Amino acid sequence: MESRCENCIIRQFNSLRAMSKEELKQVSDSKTTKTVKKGEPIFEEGDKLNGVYCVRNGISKLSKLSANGKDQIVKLASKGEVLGQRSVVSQETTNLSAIAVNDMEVCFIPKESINNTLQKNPNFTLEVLRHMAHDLKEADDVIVNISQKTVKQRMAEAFLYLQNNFGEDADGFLALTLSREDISNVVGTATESAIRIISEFKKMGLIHTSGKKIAIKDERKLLEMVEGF
Amino acid sequence: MESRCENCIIRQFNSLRAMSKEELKQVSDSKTTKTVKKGEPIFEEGDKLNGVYCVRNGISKLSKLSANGKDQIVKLASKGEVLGQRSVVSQETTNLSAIAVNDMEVCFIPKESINNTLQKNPNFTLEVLRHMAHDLKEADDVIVNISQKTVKQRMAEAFLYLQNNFGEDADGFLALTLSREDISNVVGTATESAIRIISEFKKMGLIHTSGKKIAIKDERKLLEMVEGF
DNA sequence: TTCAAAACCTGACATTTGTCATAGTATCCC
DNA sequence: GGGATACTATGACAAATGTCAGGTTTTGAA
Repeated sequence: MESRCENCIIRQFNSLRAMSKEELKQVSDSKTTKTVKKGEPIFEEGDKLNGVYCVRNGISKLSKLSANGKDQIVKLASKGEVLGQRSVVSQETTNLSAIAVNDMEVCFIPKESINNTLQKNPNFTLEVLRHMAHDLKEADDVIVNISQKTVKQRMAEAFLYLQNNFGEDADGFLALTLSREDISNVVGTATESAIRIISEFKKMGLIHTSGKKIAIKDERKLLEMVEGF
Repeated sequence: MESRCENCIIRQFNSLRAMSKEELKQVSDSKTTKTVKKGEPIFEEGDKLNGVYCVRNGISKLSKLSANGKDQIVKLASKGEVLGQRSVVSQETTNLSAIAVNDMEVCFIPKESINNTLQKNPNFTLEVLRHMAHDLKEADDVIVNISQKTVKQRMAEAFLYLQNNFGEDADGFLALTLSREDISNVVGTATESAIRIISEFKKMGLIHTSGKKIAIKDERKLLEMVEGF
């Protein structure tokens, strides 16, 4: 189960690819691998992180608790993504919780290895910077979406997002199955509203469902809905 | 009016302080200063930026146009902030427009100077990274606020934000005077709703106004309102 | 397998928020 | 200084969304 970072395919997807052989070796020697069961936290809002987590398998939701007790899911992270980077870089406690949506396998990399490389290898730092720039752009998009689109439009968008980013299973259902509550927390609405809109989309023939699994039937109409008819 | 970056106080507030003497000299030699009148754009959504803009004076709103034709203001930038960093770093077109809220003076720094330093000076890169990490955290907070708080709560929060970040003038009015429309675009609501809530806050004795100027009368109650009573 | 807990779903209703219409007020430019 | 233009303000109404309450179904653990 333990393996060397140097040989890890996952690395190709994230900033770690900019590390030198020696740096990778050091990371590999200091990393630990652990499994996280569905529903369990990798870390929680307010934690002081001693390193970052590289996702090898499974999906994690990054969320933030609001005053009224509801979670807002800010991002869904899958294979290859590095969690906790922001916190380690800025040396602050995390502003987000990371909770496993399904069973996960993650590598913990102590912050010393990261900070060391950040100070010495400009290519690595630049790579991390580019990733963060990308995340920031996405966050801006989310802000505009939430504030300017209706719940119905955001629901449609969420389904398309899930399809584009996590694909479909053999039967055409979205490969990532979220609870209705999680869906509502991605979209930023009440669970009941999310459920109601799912029903409505079914009646309109845009999607169909089987248990909590959802399949997209009419992608074009969903797209039109996102744009506002 | 033109002056050397090496002597510029503004620099102390942003990532440029991590530059070496030689790098600063190069920046200073290649930079140009320009004034931007109230309401004019520094750059617009979709532009390909050839450099970054360092704010010397005035305030700029960073906004994004939504499908329904309304702007969402994502950030207000003042003296010392560097605009366009994200875009230059990720080598993509900007996702935001920067428009002057009042008369401004900005320095344009060609991207070559920046990229050059990014590749050679890890301290500078790390400094930029830290700034971006901070912006990302703020963006996450905005997402949660917009999706979980009522318009009234967000309005209260906006006034407190304006007070904390831009201060008050001699008469106790918020130093940064925004139009009602700009306020509604910060909060993410209809202009009419923003105006209505301003009227309501006045009746409740939380604020008072004079023309478009707004003064906070009862900070504590505003804070309670943000938290949800 | 069974039973309790959790998740899903729907209806009824209240509240919030947006939209449209219209009028007053400030501001800018000639 | 005056008129066009943009901004502020308010009412009336419709639409969107949240809340509460009650059911049904699914899930998971004993």
